[in-house]
Amino acid sequence: MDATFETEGDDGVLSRRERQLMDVVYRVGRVTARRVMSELPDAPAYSTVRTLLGILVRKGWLRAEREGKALVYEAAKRPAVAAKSALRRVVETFFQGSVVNAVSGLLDLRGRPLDAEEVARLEALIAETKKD
Amino acid sequence: MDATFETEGDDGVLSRRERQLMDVVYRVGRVTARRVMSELPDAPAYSTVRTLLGILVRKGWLRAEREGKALVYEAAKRPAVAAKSALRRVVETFFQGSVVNAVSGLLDLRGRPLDAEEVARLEALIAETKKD
DNA sequence: ACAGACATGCGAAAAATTTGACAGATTGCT
DNA sequence: AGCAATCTGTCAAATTTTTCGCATGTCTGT
Repeated sequence: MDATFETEGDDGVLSRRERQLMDVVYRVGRVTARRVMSELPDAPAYSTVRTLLGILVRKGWLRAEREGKALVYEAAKRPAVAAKSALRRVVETFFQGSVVNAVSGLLDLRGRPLDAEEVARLEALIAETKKD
Repeated sequence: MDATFETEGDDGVLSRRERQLMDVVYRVGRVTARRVMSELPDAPAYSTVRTLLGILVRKGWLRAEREGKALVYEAAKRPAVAAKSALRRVVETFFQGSVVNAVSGLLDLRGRPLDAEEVARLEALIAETKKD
């Protein structure tokens, strides 16, 4: 029915650097080349970052927009969609497709127990999926 | 104080194909080169897969073990650890580090509501983290 | 013991990624 | 307007990844 209009050659799988950049974009939101570079632990040259950003745009992962002197980039797909697909991959790969198992893994992630508010939110979420 | 004894040149970040192979290994468990190849949607030649597998071993991501005629590979790090780190990345990147938000995303993933048993398991998990 | 089927190890070509430099634009300031 | 600072675009070189063929080794069944 509804389909996310895939504009073009959208390589399903990104290269190492490309993924690294995309992660920054997803984490930070709107970014300039400069910002991306500063966010990278093992940043390459400024030129390089710009080239990569350009590639990502051409591949349809990013959208660029002029803002004053510089270009500002942001994810082309809504972050929620990207998040979903990232989660899906993790669930498939590590949890045999079981969402519940994945939740378990997620909860294990934190050292400390959940505080009251967090528990409440979780309960609410569960309740919601039930009546959905 | 305590540090995970990094044996050696363990490149923190894998290349595109390398990650693809590791995903198969994590998903399937113990694999032969043949099996990995059959599991890849866009599989390259058998030789290629073997080469990559070899590289992954040299980099410390896989452990190879002779079994009859063939070598059988499996993840060097316990899958649980790898799962944890994969989850952590997703949480950091897409959910601002909020585990609860991530759980929410996870639950959104499934079209249908949770069945009774799943709900029960989730409740149990929550209860557990509370008293932990 | 021999043939057939399938595995491994190695090495090097082919393809893709990553990098940096250079030549204009554009903006802000004096 | 003129100058300095900062950006973008493009392109070819350097480096890594990815690919596959070939020689050789190991089982299995006859």
